[in-house]
Amino acid sequence: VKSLPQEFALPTIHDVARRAGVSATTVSRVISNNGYASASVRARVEQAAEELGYVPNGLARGLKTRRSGLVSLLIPEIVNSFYTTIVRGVEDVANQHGRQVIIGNTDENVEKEKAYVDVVIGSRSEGVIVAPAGRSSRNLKRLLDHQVPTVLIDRPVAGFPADVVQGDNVGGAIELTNHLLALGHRRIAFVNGDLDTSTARQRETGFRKALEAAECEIDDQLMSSGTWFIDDAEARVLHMLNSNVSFTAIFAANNFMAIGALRALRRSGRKVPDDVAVVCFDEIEVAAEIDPFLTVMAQPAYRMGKLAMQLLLDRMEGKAQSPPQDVILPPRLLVRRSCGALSESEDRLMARSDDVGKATNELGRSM
Amino acid sequence: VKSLPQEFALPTIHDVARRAGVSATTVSRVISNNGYASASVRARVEQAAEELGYVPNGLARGLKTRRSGLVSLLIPEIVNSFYTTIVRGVEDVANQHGRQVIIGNTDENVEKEKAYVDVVIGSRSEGVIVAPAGRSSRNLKRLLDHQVPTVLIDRPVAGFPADVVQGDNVGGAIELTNHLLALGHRRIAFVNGDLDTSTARQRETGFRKALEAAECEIDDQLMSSGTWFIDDAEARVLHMLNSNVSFTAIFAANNFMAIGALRALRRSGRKVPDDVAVVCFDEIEVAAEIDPFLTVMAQPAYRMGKLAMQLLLDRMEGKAQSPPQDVILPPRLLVRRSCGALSESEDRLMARSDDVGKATNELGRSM
DNA sequence: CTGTTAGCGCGTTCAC
DNA sequence: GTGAACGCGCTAACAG
Repeated sequence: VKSLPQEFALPTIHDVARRAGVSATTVSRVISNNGYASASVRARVEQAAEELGYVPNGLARGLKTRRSGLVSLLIPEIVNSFYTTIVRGVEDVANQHGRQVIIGNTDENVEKEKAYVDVVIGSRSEGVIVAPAGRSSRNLKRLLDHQVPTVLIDRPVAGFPADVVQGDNVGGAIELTNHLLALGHRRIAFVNGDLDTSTARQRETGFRKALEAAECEIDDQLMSSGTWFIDDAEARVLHMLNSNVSFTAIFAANNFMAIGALRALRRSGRKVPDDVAVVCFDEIEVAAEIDPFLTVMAQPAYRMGKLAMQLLLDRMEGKAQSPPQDVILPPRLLVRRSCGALSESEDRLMARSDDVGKATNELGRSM
Repeated sequence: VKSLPQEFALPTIHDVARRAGVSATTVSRVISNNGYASASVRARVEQAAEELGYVPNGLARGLKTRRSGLVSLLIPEIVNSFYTTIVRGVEDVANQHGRQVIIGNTDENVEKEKAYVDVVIGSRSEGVIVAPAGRSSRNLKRLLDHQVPTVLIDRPVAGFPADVVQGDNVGGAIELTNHLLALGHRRIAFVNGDLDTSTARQRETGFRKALEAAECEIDDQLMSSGTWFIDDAEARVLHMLNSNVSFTAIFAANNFMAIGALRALRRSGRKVPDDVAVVCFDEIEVAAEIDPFLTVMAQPAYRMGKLAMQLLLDRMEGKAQSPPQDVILPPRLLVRRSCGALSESEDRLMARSDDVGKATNELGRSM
């Protein structure tokens, strides 16, 4: 040891080569397991690499091979378990295929999304799965321009040529609305998210269709939309409660909207479901575990993530030259207490049924 | 246009240079906003870049500058809101400082963690925040060897020289246990996670201390540990229920253990808190919103994430040459129904108190 | 203020 | 089987 190097440098392929008494080329062949190398040389190189704690420089490697080994996933809300469950599905498949996942939380913000799109391109991610925020077609177009294989998840964008994995939002909303109608509700408030997102529009479409089919009047005062944030939904429901519109049920366009609605109802002293029934799209697994209260239209989030990654891999590897696929997965109605259909005691039984089990086990450790 | 290029290539700095009629160096200076450039040249370059849809190649840039602009975050369980809330804190601070975050979900698996450590090193991440899985000191040592600035979060590792941001697990466990003792419980089952993680050991220490101080006998049959997974906790609690050990309360070492415990109690027909009281470490925000049921020792996860990232930035920028800091944040007891201290009606009041509000607002959109 | 030169660490020719 | 030379795209020196 000469002296403590002030400028610390990570070992490179040359350091390994010197130590093993071979050329850098040979080290490269051994490390990336590509090309010939005698057993003895191979062993010497591997030992030298081990001793030096050598880890290939992904930047240099990617620069040369044009394959970064990275895949990006852009989601709008990382604290929402619907998206984190998707993350797990994506990650499981990606890792099985030797890819690492960069997760970008766009926060429902088109500007943040734009920044992440630059990261995707700049990092030379080999592909990207996006649940688009707002009207982000401009951001998506950039991905297209840069030939980044793209799969849309949860939120399709009209006219954008990419594989899509989404839930049946129209059908699910119809079924959920029909459920409320069957329970006798005629004045149902619809608490929607951002109308710039396709899911918001689709779920509202389903809601309206169901009401029309039932010849139930649609009161525009009962329709509200805004952002997908809890606080916003809470404020809107509070506003409705304080005005003189009456309603006996709330259809929340997603799980977070439902939480906002419940908060507002609680703050104004209303009881659920006695005073107001509440249902929503998307499951909240942990909450259902603690108390199966909320009646939801649960989507197979884990499966959606897996499917999206599989489609992406096909595109990345050029297998699929076919036109974009649109995979639509059916949601499942989980009837619990908040809609007023079940009493607490009935619910106890419900909790033990495999409905709940399946919904959560989907997350399971097994593939 | 000559012909459709079969080999599509992204525009490089040279393409921009040619189009703007300047040298590549000048383009570099304009793009990275570093060095002189006349206004007219600057404008020409910016326009050319815009027209070409040029995005700098992060790989090449990082290779040259040795600064990838990336920071990694390794967490053990991405569906647990405790960790996703940490993610938000880390991300908010990192983005403010122009860094992007790579999230790795280690799944409580030392092997997966090892793979991600290689990604951290290989991607030349400028720093890393880790909530270590199991006894992962070997993995951490690799980070040390490679001079990657590291901050430990939630789970310190004895003897590892790095900044730590953690909760006061011993103190929190004592307080939570005392709460149960004050309610008259003497036979409390302790459902722990993986004893290889520091939090498990610290929380058990607090639990034992509190019992000793109260001169309450510790029955080893009431102590259980295993993995941090819901299913495992469920199985262990079921096992206890089916054996002939009696207990009137369960202290779950984290929120997931509590969910497992609740599942087991429900499956065996026990009522909470009437038959068995349940408390745990860590909040489940969304569940508390829907129904403030679970009595928890809530940790300031968002603040923990922010703090960890701030400490990491200090290290990365070489500001802090001081010895490693150990930041310990106090948790807060949120008394709700599952411990039996409150009736449902009292709880309604509770729900409106700012305890809950603060715990969730911490997540708020405001910085 | 701008251009020329060199090299970051790796994989890929092409020789031997 | 193995090594020497070259270049991926970018920026840090150094000139001018």
